[in-house]
Amino acid sequence: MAIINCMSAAPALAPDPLEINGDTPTMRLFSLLETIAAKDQLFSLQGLVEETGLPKPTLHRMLQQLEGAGLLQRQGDGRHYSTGLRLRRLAENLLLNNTYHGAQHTVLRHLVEELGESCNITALNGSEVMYLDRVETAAPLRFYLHPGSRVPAHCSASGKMFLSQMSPAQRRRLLAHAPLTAYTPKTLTDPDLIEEELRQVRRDGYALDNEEFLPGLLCAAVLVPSASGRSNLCVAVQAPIMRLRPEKVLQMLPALQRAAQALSEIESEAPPQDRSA
Amino acid sequence: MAIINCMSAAPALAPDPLEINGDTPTMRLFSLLETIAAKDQLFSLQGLVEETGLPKPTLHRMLQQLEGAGLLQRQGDGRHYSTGLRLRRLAENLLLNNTYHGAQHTVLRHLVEELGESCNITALNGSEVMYLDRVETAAPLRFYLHPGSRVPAHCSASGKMFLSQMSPAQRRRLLAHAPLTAYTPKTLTDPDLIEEELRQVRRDGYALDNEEFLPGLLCAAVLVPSASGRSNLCVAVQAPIMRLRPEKVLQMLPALQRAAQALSEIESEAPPQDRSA
DNA sequence: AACCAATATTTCAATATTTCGAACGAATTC
DNA sequence: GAATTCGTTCGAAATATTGAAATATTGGTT
Repeated sequence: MAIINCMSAAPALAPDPLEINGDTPTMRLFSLLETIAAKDQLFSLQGLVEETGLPKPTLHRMLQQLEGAGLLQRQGDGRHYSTGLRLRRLAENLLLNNTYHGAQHTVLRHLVEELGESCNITALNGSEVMYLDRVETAAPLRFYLHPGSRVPAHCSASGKMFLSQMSPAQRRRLLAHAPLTAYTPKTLTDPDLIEEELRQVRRDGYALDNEEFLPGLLCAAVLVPSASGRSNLCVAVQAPIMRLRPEKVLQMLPALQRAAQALSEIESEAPPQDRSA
Repeated sequence: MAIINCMSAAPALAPDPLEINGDTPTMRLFSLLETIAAKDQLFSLQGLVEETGLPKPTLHRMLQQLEGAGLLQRQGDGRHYSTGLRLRRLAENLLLNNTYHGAQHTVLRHLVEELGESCNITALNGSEVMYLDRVETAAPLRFYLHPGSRVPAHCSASGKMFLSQMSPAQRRRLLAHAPLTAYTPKTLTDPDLIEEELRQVRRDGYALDNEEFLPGLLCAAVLVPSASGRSNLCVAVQAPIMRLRPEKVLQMLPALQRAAQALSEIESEAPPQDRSA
């Protein structure tokens, strides 16, 4: 079972076995587009064959499809491709309309500036907590957990926040799906102890993860308030325990709450689509 | 003087017959992404069903696939989606890597030659302005800002251009929660003053940054016109104020506009369509 | 002009995926 | 608590993808 399930592939390995992953043809094509987007030069069919290891006819068909759709453009010589108008439009539009995440990120950045430690925005995804966005501290010693990572709910601060506001039935259902692995000696794995902890969390309005997932990592989370009562967004601060003692993290709570409030406002300002008929 | 006044209001409510075209499943998915990229709001399955006319199970599967791949993110309430990290990364990479070679860079180089000062191409990314490409002046005194770096929107010439063409709601989302830091004594931090400035920018078709971000740095930007009305590309010139007085920068506007026009033409230079069924 | 090597393209049958009507579930509203 | 709305699952038919092998094109060399 995966401990940290990172969905964004780390390019890292330059050599050759560049993976075009994806379980569906469509996702394979997207992977290809990502490979292409990472290039700052023109590319040819043969070049991609060598880089990706895909069979040439397959790649040929993919490129043909992309070109036909205007996503890629063939250069004058007929052998080299570059990104097409349509793809660039998509990218431009996407970033231009991304005001929602832009605002979110701003709040997060501001929070990190204020606290001096890495912070992230999390959401519950299935039975795991997913990092939606993250801003790193400037301090040299830090945990590197990038956006897209997932961590178990029962031993993360955000996870506890989410669990604490659920009905007992929901909570049971969710915890039943996830084995209560003991990642460190401090991980709570006894359902009764977890229940007790959650009661406390509910009372206090914040949750801690005191080295329960990664040794040396302390983390505090609060919910982003939501109009509907139940929220599925958290803001959290996390830092090495050598720098952030549990006492000190309590002093950060007001700032966290303020950020949560700001995020909540952003949320409610991005009305979920017009209810037209 | 040529005034480029790109001021298109929100795309209104698309009645219904929005087409998700494409001859292959992949292209249908891609069309869907384009629909999504054009939104600045969260969206739901049902909303997309109404907007696109696709059968609900089909759309459900598509969204599921995209979410699973990290291209979309589900919001806390579980019913709304937004763009995912992976998609935003793709867009960012695409724009960053695209300009560095080829015709756009050439235009930029010519512009620098003509003006004698450093110029760059920028795009809005989230709440910040991102430098896509840059050509330095030969003069020894210069600011070093390399491609990929980011600057705040509210105190940069390009940022003002982008803000000026947004709907009030979008603009508020970006500015309301931003710290509006005063980087220099000249930085505008009062929302009302910024609004006033943006009105002026909209009227004039260009924006200035007169030492609002870095002391001693003067900068002017114009939009690269786009067929869609709203553009996510700017060309800007920047120089030390000792060399470039505000009066002199006005004389550079025609050249900037010409460059913007040239970039626009490159941008829309569509490949010969080979349509065959 | 003929040759060669490198690259691009087509073919096609096996395999895998997509499609969407219909039915079911979950949550919310009245 | 019935009605409504939206999300989700099922599954058989329709459709698309895959990649080895074969063929075509290109550019360079003798």
